[in-house]
Amino acid sequence: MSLRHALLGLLARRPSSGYELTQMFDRSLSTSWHAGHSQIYPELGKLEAAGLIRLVGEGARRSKTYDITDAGRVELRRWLVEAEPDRSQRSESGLRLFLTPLLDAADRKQTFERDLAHVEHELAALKALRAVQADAAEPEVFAPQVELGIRINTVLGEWLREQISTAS
Amino acid sequence: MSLRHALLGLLARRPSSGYELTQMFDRSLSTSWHAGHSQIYPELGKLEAAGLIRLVGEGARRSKTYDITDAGRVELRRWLVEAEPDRSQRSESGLRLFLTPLLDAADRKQTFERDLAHVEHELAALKALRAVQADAAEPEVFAPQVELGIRINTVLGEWLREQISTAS
DNA sequence: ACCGTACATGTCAGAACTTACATGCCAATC
DNA sequence: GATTGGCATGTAAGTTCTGACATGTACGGT
Repeated sequence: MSLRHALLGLLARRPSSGYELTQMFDRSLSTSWHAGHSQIYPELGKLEAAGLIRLVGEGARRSKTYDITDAGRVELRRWLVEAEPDRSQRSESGLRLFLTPLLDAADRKQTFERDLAHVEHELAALKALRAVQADAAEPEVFAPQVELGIRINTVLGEWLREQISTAS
Repeated sequence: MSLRHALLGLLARRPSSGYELTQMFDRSLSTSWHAGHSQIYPELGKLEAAGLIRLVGEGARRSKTYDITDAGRVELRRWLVEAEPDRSQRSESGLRLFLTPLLDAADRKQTFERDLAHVEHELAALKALRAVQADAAEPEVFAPQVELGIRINTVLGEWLREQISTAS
């Protein structure tokens, strides 16, 4: 049921169309949850039918903008505060990292370098985002989350560099 | 196809039964990939039919022990080194962290404290594992992975503590 | 001898998710 | 005025995953 709550959460930030939500999943949420448009559009229909969101406008190119309802806000809060979190994860990258000791030194080094390139790319994007937020007039409530992303990618990068130099 | 490769990877470490594999998913792999026994047993059947693993013995209580084959090892290496990683993640905890700014201060503090308790529990388990590994006669190839887990949980714990004290 | 628990494997219906197909709108460029 | 590309929504078939049901085995305690 996480997709449902991810959509409610995004709509609680600001009213959006399915297309915009799809982009948010790709951009901001890709390190936490993933969903394609073919999953999002039907789910929006179900959420509307359940009264948790409502259609607030139709724009150009048949776009439909939804907003969260009061019932939706109640459900979102209930889920965030009262529901027992499911701590299980699905991360192919994590699985790969777990299995790298099975590779020989050359292959291991190669995959670590590939991962390091990706981590550095992420880190640069997050730092750019932090810089934009620092210049913004309004304080950005999601700044701590960006900071956490920077810290986690930093330790990951350090670890990868250690592995690369150790794997002689 | 990650389940397939997760199973190949675990069997490359040592021959195991489906039951043992299910436990490894719960214990060592829960922060990377999750799978229940109802998914594992059918997948083992498919892997055997594909010649990537083979039945090497039947033990007490009708248990069946599988081992990876040479073809399986080739496929595992191909996937780890040559296949383009899917960097997308599914982490309900990450999603919750991303959405906490939507809560009021009291609710936010409560959920951060719940998360902190979990992180400290994880950290204690990983440190205990590191201590056991340090005492072991043979060097443990998975020690760096344990170290990475400790570091990530450490920064997560620090971040959570900051959020709790800041959220006045 | 009986009971509870951990061991051990399996199936199945339904939900979630992916990939591909399908359609149409609007703006810019050629 | 034709084409291209990004905007925008939708459906459908097939795969993966979950949760419940189902069955039987060995061991330790009482």
